[in-house]
Amino acid sequence: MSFIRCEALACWYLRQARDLPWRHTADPYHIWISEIMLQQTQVKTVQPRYAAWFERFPSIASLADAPLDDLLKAWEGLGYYRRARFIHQAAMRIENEFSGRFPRDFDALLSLPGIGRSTAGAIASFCFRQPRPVLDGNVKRVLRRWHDQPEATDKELWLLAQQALDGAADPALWNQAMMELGATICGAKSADCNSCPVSEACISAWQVDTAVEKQATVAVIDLHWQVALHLCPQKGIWLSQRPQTGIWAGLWTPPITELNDAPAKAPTHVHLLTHRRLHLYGELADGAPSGTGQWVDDISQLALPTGIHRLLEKQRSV
DNA sequence: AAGTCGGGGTC
DNA sequence: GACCCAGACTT
Repeated sequence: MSFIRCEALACWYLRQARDLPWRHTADPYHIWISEIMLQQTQVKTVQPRYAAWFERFPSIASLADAPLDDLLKAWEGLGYYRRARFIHQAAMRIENEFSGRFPRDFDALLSLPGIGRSTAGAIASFCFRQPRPVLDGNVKRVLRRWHDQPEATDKELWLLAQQALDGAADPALWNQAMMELGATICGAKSADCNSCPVSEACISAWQVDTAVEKQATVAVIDLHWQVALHLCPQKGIWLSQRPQTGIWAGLWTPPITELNDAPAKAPTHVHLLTHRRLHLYGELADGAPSGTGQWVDDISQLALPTGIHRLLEKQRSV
């Protein structure tokens, strides 16, 4: 049965997979960056940023040599900025420990910051044709439905993923096809079983609509941040760097003071994160700014979080 | 096993 | 609004 599934799925993939830029290469540097960008980030969001990245950083060496701020700037708007920090650290390790050549060994891949088991599986299979599975949100959903195990744990899913891969002739093609199936046919909110190439082998087929998807409800916590706007016609705006941990780690913002209670006035801008609701109160500040920071004439040169960009837009329009 | 970490697409 | 997305890392 496994063989039949492989043939049908591979055939379907080759016939009508989406044409995505990172599917035209097996170069580890390109695959690596695409996989990091795609972590918890939709294909449509990554697509326009993929080519731009390599124009700015044509090689791993150019990453290792660049200041972290340059990587953060290139990452602006992608979110999860820790990923850019990990890329920088990994690039330096590849240069220093692996003589600038991307490691092929699976455990060596796993040892690089930002590369977990699934991303390592993607690189190992796409670049080096090793039989390592990918287990992202798409593949997890497909496997849960395929085996009708909506409550399967990660450990169980990794086992199912490896078993399925072991029956495939081409690990890279199999991994791509599984993700493609989850992204286009076997969606989280919609399952088009009529179009599915492997519905006959799927235990959940035709009843996915009634299957209850377990979804963890995330508590959203309100935060109230006062944003001090020191504006100077000559010198620009005063920015300081966020701490290296926490929200917007390492990014540049006007000085932020966390308020214990919601002020009486309405926030200038409300910025939503996955589990935080940031109420931002722009406050025009007089006098010399205190603390460490710098006057910035052109904010397009530094990495600012999206929420701060929005705040400044609104503040200017007032 | 649960919590932390962004931002945008999509319905 | 709510939910989800080619997850990794820390505790």
